[in-house]
Amino acid sequence: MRVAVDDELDATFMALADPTRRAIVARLARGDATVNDLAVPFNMTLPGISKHLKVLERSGLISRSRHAQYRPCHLEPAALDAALSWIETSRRTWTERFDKLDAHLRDIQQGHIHQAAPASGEEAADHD
Amino acid sequence: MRVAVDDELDATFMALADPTRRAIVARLARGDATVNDLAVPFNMTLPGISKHLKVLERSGLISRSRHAQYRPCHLEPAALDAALSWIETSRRTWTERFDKLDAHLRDIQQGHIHQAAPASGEEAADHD
DNA sequence: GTAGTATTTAACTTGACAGCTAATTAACTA
DNA sequence: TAGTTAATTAGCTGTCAAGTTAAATACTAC
Repeated sequence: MRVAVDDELDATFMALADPTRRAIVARLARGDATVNDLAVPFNMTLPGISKHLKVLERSGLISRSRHAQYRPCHLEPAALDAALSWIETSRRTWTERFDKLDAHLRDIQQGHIHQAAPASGEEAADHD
Repeated sequence: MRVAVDDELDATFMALADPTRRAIVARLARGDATVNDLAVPFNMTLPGISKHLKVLERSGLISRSRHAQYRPCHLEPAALDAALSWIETSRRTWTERFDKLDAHLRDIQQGHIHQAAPASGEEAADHD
């Protein structure tokens, strides 16, 4: 058993942390491209781009094939999906937390409004 | 106007590239916590955690307030959303590309059946 | 074979980051 | 006042990533 999904997410997020690599990913989303194609928009040497591609490949964000002397890159959406899922999970947890709080507050207001109905101090103040 | 959105995404993805920091984010999605709270599950010194929190704060993923000597951390979903959006955009571009290709292939099949229909050719390709 | 194109590897510099320990600031408590 | 808890800063180290140039590899074409 490997060290789990963690390492893949590490590599994926790390790969996406560089603007050049994000631009490459965005470019590859539109279609496959060779290293030279990818290098054009960037003010960087070819070995530099090659290194970035290696990082992207290691993270699973792209894969590469071979056509003659070209090594075209193509995007692998699965890695993108994994990163997406991770963020969505935390995001949803956060939202649900507030949904629950809202429901709780509504409950208090509707259920106990005619009960004691303290004269004025009905606050949402929540604890710690 | 130099500091584009890029830098924020750099910082956000970089912050998410560390498993400890992702765990912290996941923990904070469930509710605010102090530094000591956050440190418990990790086999790491307090200054270590403090550094991670600084990285998260710089990226905008969390913010901090002050209660007496405590400095509780809160998740800031906006940074999470920005990262989410970026990935979704590339993901959607990728999907649309295949939707268009599929439509094109259907078109070809219906109009020109006599042509060879590529099995599952995923080429897009402007080379050769 | 030689030449040319596409891409990678090697070797190196620079700078940032993760982790530690020790010392320090900030706020509360007795 | 001193003492305690919460958290940070300072200083150090080892590691690793980003970029470079120069040389090597993998093909195509003559």
